[in-house]
Amino acid sequence: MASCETCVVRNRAICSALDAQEIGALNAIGRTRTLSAGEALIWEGDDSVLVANVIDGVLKLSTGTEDGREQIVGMVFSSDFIGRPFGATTGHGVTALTDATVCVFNRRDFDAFAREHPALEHKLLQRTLTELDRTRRWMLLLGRKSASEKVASFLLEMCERVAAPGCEHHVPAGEIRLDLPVSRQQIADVLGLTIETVSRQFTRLKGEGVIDLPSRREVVIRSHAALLAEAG
Amino acid sequence: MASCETCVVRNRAICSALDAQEIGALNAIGRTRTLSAGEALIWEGDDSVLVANVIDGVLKLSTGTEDGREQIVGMVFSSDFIGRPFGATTGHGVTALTDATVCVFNRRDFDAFAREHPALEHKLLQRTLTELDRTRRWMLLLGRKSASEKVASFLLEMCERVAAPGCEHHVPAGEIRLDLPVSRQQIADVLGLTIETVSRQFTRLKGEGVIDLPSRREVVIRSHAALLAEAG
DNA sequence: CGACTACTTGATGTTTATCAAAGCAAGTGG
DNA sequence: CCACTTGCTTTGATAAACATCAAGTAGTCG
Repeated sequence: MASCETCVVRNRAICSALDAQEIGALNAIGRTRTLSAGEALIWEGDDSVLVANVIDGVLKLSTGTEDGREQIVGMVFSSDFIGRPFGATTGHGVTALTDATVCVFNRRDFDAFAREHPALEHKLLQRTLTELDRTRRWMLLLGRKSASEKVASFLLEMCERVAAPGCEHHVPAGEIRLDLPVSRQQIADVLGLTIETVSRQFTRLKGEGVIDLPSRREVVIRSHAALLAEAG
Repeated sequence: MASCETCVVRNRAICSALDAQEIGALNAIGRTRTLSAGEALIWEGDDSVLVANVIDGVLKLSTGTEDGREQIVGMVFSSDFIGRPFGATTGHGVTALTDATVCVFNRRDFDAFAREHPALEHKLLQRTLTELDRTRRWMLLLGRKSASEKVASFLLEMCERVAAPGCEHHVPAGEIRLDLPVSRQQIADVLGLTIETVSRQFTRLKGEGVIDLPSRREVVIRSHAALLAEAG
């Protein structure tokens, strides 16, 4: 079993608030778990029994209506936190988009640990506030943007979070190659569109030379500026 | 100037985490401020210079695109917290929907105070987590629901937050009378619709006997069940 | 009373969803 | 190695939902 001392996200995850001894204590209540692409970690409406840190991979947070419509409400990446501490139920499901490794904790154990370590709670608060800001910005996209603006915004978001994770506002010059962690259907579920509309927007952008599509899961951004202009 | 000891939201706001002495210290760095309906407290993109507790009234959180489209990303009520602690900028504007009274703090003062009072940070974390859950549920509405589902969901949300604040899951029997704190345009901005579509849905629901509209800002819910069925 | 604002209603247009079919890459078994 | 299946994606035709444009109506406030 892996230990915190050697953890690759040790310095970026909320654990960075802790010293060596505290990390040891946290290590004692957590365990790593691997997930295959498509595998669920938490189901929507479940009792909140576990929380986790993402060590590697990408996962989606999603809710749906009874008749099967789905909305992806968030994507979590390496070093992000998952789950609902201090609460009874989880409002959304958590499913691996790629093969993933996570560090899971029993929620009650984690709650107790967090309450004894204000520095950890502070980190968690900062993260939650940032996530709330991001989520609210996404509401503008869902409520007010057109299909073309949505797709352009999505690609820009992927640039930041997949291609250049960490360094928030650095935009690499020239072409940017992305490996999408999501299918067309999942992109549609993020943007509140249908798969057909997403596909048509991709083909149009390719036709206009803004992007290239070497394969289904790859995108090359040929003109970051054009995407920015189109994102609204 | 009002003091915390006599504050009406004293036991529901995040201040409830503090004892009498701490309340005194917090009182020293805050001041009350009144806002008229329509008046802005924070502008989108502003440096995060202040945070606040809502004492009375309703305020909206909103973002917009450059070409003037607006999306309301949240509504805050009595005892709710406003602003972005521990961060440089505010991602959305805050504007009073009704006349309102808020208890404002310089953000840096508040940050420093919060860091010294883990119980306060804990309350704030709980609130932020709850708000994130609510916001994510709203994304399902924005991305996947039809106009009729959106309007029905909106009315149900108003039931919970205006008519029966606090007692989460109690649904009063019989008819429920609501005073909407928002105009038709603002409802449209919450739901990602146009004012005309909202108006048509209201008229239809009235025609079907599900609601009654005694005046522009009043709604009577005649059939809570029908709304639930329509909300999706 | 008259101007103003907010809302409603109607006619028309655009966008995006839906339905249907075909294309394409990757894998499977013969 | 090739035919065949399978799952995802693209493309096309059509329909529905909602937006837009344009009056018209009803409260509200001086």
